[in-house]
Amino acid sequence: MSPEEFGKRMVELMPRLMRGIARHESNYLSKGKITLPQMWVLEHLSRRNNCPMNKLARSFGISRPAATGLMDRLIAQGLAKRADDPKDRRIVRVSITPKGKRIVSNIWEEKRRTFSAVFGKISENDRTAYLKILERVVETLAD
Amino acid sequence: MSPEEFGKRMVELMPRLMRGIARHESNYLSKGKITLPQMWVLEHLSRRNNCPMNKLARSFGISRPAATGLMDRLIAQGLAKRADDPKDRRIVRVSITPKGKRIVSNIWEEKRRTFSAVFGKISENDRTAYLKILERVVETLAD
DNA sequence: GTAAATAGTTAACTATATAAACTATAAATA
DNA sequence: TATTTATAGTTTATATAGTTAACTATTTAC
Repeated sequence: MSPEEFGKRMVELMPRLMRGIARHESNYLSKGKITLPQMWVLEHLSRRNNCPMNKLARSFGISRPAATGLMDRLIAQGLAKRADDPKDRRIVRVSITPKGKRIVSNIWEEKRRTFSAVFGKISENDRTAYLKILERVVETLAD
Repeated sequence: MSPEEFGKRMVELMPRLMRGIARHESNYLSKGKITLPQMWVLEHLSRRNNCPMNKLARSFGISRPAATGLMDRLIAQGLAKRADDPKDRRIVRVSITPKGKRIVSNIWEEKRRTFSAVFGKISENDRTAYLKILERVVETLAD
């Protein structure tokens, strides 16, 4: 199948897959505990801690004021904290708290369960083949 | 591979794929012409026209006031319009305009190009296999 | 024929985003 | 060294998108 034909059929398929996945949506999101952008930031901080605000904003492609507001709300919930950089006093570094880490690991667990459920209905061979191909695709993308 | 192991590896893979896809993001979104929710609603209306507000809100899992606001902004841009239902005068039906249709078809074309580009770097066999498996997954999901 | 349910909107609030203006600090340069 | 320029972060003002609660106008049910 040509890349063009493939693109055409993927555009039809993706919305249906997304809706299927959304039905297993995280309790943390659906119960209004935290929002999607807050979840993304927490996941980011759980991997790259002590992150300058500027870098955080660029990682998510948002403006610095937007990052300030997001962090304000995470900090108000006790999920993250600010710290001064002693080397460069302009910089504010943000990191995740233990409470934030607990939420991230719960959300990851829920996501794993979602993929297990959605892809659990096809054969083991199909799952393995699917993942192998997706890994090849991701490898062609610069990280 | 077990569904559990599969879930675990998908959770690691998806953010990288998403970032790769985001780099090809639509001009209509990145240039600030319309927003993501507006795009979703326009796509919906291009398939199911003359849609009651209530049904629209339920389709997207948002409240009715949120749907009212979304439609207000689409109508202000000339991309959609309201109409009374003569059978039931409580109902307001919304539909897409020719201008809205043009935007939707441009966005679809951009999405097709994105998938062509991202999956164009793997082999034709892999593309065909990938799509076949994804179709099996989607079939297990109620629409 | 009145009570209850449904459809849509408005109002008040929160979260997320933007751009512009501001403060503080560091780096570059005359 | 003194001054200009660049960088980091915040504040302010504005727009979009979502919520719940309260309201109007219909339709349906009893």
